[in-house]
Amino acid sequence: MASTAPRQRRKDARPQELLDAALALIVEKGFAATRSEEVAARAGVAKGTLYRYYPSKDELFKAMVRENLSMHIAESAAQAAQYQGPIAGLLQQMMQAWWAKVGHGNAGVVCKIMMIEARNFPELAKFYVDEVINPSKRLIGGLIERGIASGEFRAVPIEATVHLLIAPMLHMLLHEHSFGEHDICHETMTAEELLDAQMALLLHGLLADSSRT
Amino acid sequence: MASTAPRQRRKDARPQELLDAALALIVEKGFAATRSEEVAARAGVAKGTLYRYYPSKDELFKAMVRENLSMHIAESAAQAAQYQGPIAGLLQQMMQAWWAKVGHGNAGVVCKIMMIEARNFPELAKFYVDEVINPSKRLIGGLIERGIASGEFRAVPIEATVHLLIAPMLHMLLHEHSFGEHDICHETMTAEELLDAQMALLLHGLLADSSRT
Amino acid sequence: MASTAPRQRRKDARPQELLDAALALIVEKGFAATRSEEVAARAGVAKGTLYRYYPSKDELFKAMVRENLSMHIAESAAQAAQYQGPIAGLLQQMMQAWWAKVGHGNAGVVCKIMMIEARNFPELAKFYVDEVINPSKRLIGGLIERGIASGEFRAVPIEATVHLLIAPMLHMLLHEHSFGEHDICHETMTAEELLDAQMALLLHGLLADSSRT
Amino acid sequence: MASTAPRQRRKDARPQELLDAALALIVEKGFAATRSEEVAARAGVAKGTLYRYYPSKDELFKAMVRENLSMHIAESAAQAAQYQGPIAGLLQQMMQAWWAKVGHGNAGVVCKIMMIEARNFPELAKFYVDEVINPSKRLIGGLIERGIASGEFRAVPIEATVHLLIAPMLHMLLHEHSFGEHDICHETMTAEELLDAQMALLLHGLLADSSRT
DNA sequence: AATGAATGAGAGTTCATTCAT
DNA sequence: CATGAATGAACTCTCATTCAT
Repeated sequence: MASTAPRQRRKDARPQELLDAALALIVEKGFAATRSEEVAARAGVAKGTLYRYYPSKDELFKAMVRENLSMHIAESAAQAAQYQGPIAGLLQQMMQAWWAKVGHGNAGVVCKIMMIEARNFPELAKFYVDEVINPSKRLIGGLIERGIASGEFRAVPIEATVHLLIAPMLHMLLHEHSFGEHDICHETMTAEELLDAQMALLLHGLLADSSRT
Repeated sequence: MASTAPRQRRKDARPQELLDAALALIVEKGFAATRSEEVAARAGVAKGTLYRYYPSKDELFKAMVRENLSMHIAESAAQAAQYQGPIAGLLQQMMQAWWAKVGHGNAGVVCKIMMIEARNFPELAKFYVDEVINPSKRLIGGLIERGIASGEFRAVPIEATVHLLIAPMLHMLLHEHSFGEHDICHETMTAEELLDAQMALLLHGLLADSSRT
Repeated sequence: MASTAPRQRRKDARPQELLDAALALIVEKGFAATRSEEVAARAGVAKGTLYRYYPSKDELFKAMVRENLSMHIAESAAQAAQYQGPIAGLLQQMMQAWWAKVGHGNAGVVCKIMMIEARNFPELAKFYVDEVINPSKRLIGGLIERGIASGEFRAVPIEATVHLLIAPMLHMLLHEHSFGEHDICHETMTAEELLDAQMALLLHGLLADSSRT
Repeated sequence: MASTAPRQRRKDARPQELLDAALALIVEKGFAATRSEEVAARAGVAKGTLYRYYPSKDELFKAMVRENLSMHIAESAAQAAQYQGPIAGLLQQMMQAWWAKVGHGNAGVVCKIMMIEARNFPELAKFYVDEVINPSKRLIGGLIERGIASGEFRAVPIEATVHLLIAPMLHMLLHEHSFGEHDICHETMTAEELLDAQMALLLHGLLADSSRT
């Protein structure tokens, strides 16, 4: 009968609130410059309470990364299976979907944080590479292989092409987070414009003349 | 006659030695996790000696970044003027030259460090954007404009295309530094292969069929 | 019911305990030679605890001075209003009361500390001058003026006479604190004897002969 | 023949130059806040040179105090013998002479420094008490005794009266050095005015009525 | 003898972590 | 459980002192 009391509900939500607070502050200032007490304060609890949920600052960080990535991975896996139709359009859909999900939100900034902290948290980096980077590459690489096999694409090198597809989006993400604020660097182009340009360029090439060597 | 004494000779080399030590350690572990004393030790001097040359850890960091970027800027400016011939080839040359210079060496890792520390050192970030990022973009953007004006290229959007050219190289740099070691992620592709694929893709597009929409 | 827990009780007393420890040590060795950790240790807490209450050694010092002076000022103001009767007796009462309160206790040593550290803490010195020195001078100066106006005293110069009244007491204070210990200088005279002699001398003069010029 | 060369003359003056530099800086900022290097710089030599003349900062300090006091002592002893005539006038002369010599100049500030540092340099304090304070007291005390013996003075307590004579001058010295600068406390009275008032007060007393008990 | 580069013990301050309440 | 007072290891920076030149 007794439905979960507010106190209980509050407690159940604690871990996620702490993780969110940690993410926000670590994105803002970096892992080292983020004080445990700040994280707790932002989550609305006292310093000591944090340690009832995570045994150390490092573990809090790892949990935060894992949690955010896990959600991302689960969603992505579900979506990846759905794509149908010609590969070129599929690629475009996927890129747009990726940006919509990652470009604005937690998963995106976690990518940046992983890049920054990879060397300080090797196990975490391995997890990230195994669970996020490599699966993504395999997914896109598989599409390109299908495109080549079907004759839709030229016989481009898989790995390099995957990299060329991924890098611009990721780089935009990092760049915006690093330089986008405080009047340092106003990027006038939107992500959508970049994506369109990328697809157009990939499909049609840069040259005006369409003759091939 | 009086040849420079060893003491003096060492003194002259100190700033650079300290800067190099700082760079190596900061790349390795990040700015916050790098202790002043470690920097000094790696440069072969005692803790206090560092402070004879740089008044604080922050100033040491800034000097290290500025010094490495300055060299890079000077060299790049000198090279940029020399390019001749058809734009497509020119672009390729430039990209290859950039990688040769930046891909392996200090300038490259400084790019990564700047990305990471931009929010903690806003003036430095501004300097980096003004002196490195924007000039680079202007250089490449100018080439593309020339290519379009001469009819060599299609009328692609400049900013996005510049981004698409730059991002893969930079991303590779960051990725290698973050995940390339400790068995985390063996990138099987070399930068040269990536560059070749990038140029081929840009010039010819991805599609097997050459008909244009 | 919930009586204040020991932890809480200690917390409430901490600031005063730290201030007392700081006073004792600074009197003993001077501000510069007193280490934060010593202050903490004398107050029975660890180094870090001090910084929960005062954000720096300087602020601890200022708080200590202000706190001790504030108490002194409040008490003095209350007493000053009470004096009644002939001025000569009044002066004597005041001097005796001042010594009883300041001569042995915190307020007195704070006078010494202020003298020593005035140049290193100008704002504090200004506070001390405004809140302690000048009010004291005004109080005594006012009494002397009243004595002159009523015909009780000769027309002596106010400022100089105030100084002549104050200086011996203060000097005794300083002297005792600086040289009174470690067998350096045994002052055989007590403050009470000094005060009596001072009043006798002031009232009757030094000369045996009573003829005036 | 070869009269002392400039180099030699320079070297002979070094100790005194270093002592003077030390005095000036220690008066300005206190012993602890005065860096050895500053002393050397002010004396026009390099840091290391200071250590060729004084083996440590402490020893430099002691030498500085001893040197300044020695000069003072020698001069004072010479002058003390010369006084002749009625004691009252003699006392006045001595006080004026003391102020003229000590009030402006090194000996005066050394008094302040000794007060401040007495507890950190006990041997030095002992030296100061034995060689400066006690002789001065004996000198003045002797005069007062002579005045009493000759019937010129009333039978005042010697020690207290000596203190009452000395304290106002010394206090003025200390006060000016501590609060006289930076708009903290403008003393409007000059030392001469104070001295005059002191002598008048001592000789004639404060009371308008000349009747004696 | 003079120099000033180098040293390293030591001081102030921070903050992750613990634990009495 | 939650709290936040207390802790002390760790870190930055200073400066008296040394010693190769």
